[in-house]
Amino acid sequence: MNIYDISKKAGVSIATVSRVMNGNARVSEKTRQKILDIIAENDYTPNAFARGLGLNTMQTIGLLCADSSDQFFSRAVYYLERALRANHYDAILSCTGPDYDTRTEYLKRLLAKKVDAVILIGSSFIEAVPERNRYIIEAAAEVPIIILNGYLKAPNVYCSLCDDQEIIQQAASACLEHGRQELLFLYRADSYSGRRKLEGFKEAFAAASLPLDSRRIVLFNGSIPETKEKLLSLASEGLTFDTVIAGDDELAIGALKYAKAMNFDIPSQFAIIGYNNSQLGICCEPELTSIDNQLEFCCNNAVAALMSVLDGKPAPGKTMLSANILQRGTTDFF
Amino acid sequence: MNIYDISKKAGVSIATVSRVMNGNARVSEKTRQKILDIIAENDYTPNAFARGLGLNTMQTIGLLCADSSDQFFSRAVYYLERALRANHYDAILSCTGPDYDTRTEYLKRLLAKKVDAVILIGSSFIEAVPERNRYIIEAAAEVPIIILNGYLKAPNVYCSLCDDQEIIQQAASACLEHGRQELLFLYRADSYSGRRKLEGFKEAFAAASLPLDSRRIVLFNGSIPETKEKLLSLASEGLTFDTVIAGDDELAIGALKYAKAMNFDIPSQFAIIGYNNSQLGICCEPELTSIDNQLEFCCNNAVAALMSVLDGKPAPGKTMLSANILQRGTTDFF
DNA sequence: TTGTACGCGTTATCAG
DNA sequence: CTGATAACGCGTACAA
Repeated sequence: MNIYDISKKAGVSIATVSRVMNGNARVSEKTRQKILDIIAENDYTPNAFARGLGLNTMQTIGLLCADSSDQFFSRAVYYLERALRANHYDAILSCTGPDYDTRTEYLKRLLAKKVDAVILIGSSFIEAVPERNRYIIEAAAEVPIIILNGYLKAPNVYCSLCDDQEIIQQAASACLEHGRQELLFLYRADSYSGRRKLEGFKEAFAAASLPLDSRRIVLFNGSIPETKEKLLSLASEGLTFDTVIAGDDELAIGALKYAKAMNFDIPSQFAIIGYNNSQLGICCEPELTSIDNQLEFCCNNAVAALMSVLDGKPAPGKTMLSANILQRGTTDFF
Repeated sequence: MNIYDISKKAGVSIATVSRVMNGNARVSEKTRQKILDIIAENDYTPNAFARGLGLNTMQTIGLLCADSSDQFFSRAVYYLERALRANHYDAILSCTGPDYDTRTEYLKRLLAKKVDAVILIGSSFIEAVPERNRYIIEAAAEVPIIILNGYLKAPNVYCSLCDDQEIIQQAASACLEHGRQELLFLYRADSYSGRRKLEGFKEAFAAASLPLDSRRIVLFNGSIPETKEKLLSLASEGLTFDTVIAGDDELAIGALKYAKAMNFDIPSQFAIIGYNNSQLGICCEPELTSIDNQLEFCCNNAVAALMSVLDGKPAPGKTMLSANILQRGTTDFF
């Protein structure tokens, strides 16, 4: 059942049928109703591929993400998909894993599929070496690229992110002010947001004119039990710390398990601050003080900017949201 | 840059270029290399829409899911997307929320986009009233439908699921055998798997010739703190229970919070069994005994069946996997 | 081994 | 208000 069949049944030309389908041009109410009836009777649906060929779009956005099973990413995917759908776009999901080559390959694959834009979910896409971000800039020559929680200044690249640096600086400063100077900063990856969080941590020490032992900065990519072990081994090496500021809630839970293994009282003897305000943080006891990075706002902003761009209108290259600290049981301040 | 441009530059016809692109027909090595070079030089990529129109497929599978931010669903999406991609299919994700009408609408939307098949993630798609499953059967008239963790017997519908009933029956029987008779079965939804789990629970009592008070069966769809409150209120109404068998880990954590609020010793005074073996279960203290429903196998099976069907080969309408109980700190047996 | 010509289903343009 | 016709770009019989 195609547009020719419908036009034949209605005794009109395909042009008229098309006009009725797209509702823009003026058609006499009589023929309009007749065509509508015939369309309904035969439940005719325009062929999406032919439509795509003609319009050069199938209203599809590519979602590129390292690991959609991750607590944080899966929420991002959820919010993004919902916002896109509300704007009549479909989302093609593509998970790359941690590999650089896979990332570039899958991005190309999305472009080959002629998506209208690509959203990069997660700051792991932005590396410290500019050269390694070039594939993103090249992709931006073809379609708009949206980056969630990362920043890259380039034409046709639009970033929506949370001010990780400021909030970690605030959190660390608060710790220092409350007499907790033996801080440990635990983060998972040398990603854009990882680097920003680290900067915030360093800033807090600089602002307080306190020296910062580099052993207090720990880059560690492990599971909850592995994190616990890691901290146990750091402690046994003689490093003393009474507070952990973590780059995500999973690491924070690992720190919590460590504190319990050491029989520390939480939060009086040992404090923990997580990141992402994930569901993990309310599973443990005491519940996790965690930083809420306003993910839903961030996603909605990203899609709003994208829609503007796709509409030929301008959009800010960078939208930065401030984060909040959610105090629960693993700290006694904020 | 289209196939005509390439053919012109190479001094051949578009047919030859097409043959080289698709690698099937026989082309002389000389012209083949020449065309390949020109393609590489101009980095020509066939127009996906035109290709779709000609072949009537764009190698895309629709993923329909109630809520991709859910722990369980997001893992399913991850495994499915990975398996599909390995078979050169892309995944369009579509989250419906809990609404029936939205489900039917979004399914239609996927079909209108001419996906090659649709995978329904989660048993909430299968309702108890057959009439309300008809939209699935109708969709199956157009493309293969795969159901993950649900079962519907119909042509062109293929189901991959875990034997929820058997494992809950085993778990409940083990509890009864260990002298724990004051069981509470807590489940979230009257979905296919919810009903199957409930059956397993009932079976255990029947097998042990024990009476089952219907108050011990609790259908409750709430968050962790809400679940805790719900159990507190049940206890205050006089219902006694020393064991909770939960339909998912979130409910189980709620039960754990309840037990802690009551100052019960876990597991001696109060035992808990979760479901899904999610990350939530290793965040709490003690860690959750949970049922592992082999989600990764389930997803891989689903995709394998789908690939077979798309290849014109037969596939089983139902593939059932047995689950395992993972003993951790909230029980002292298994 | 290679080329020609048509079909796929839609939208857009221009003429009436 | 309506119709005829040309793109859109690719795949593929069929012919050479």
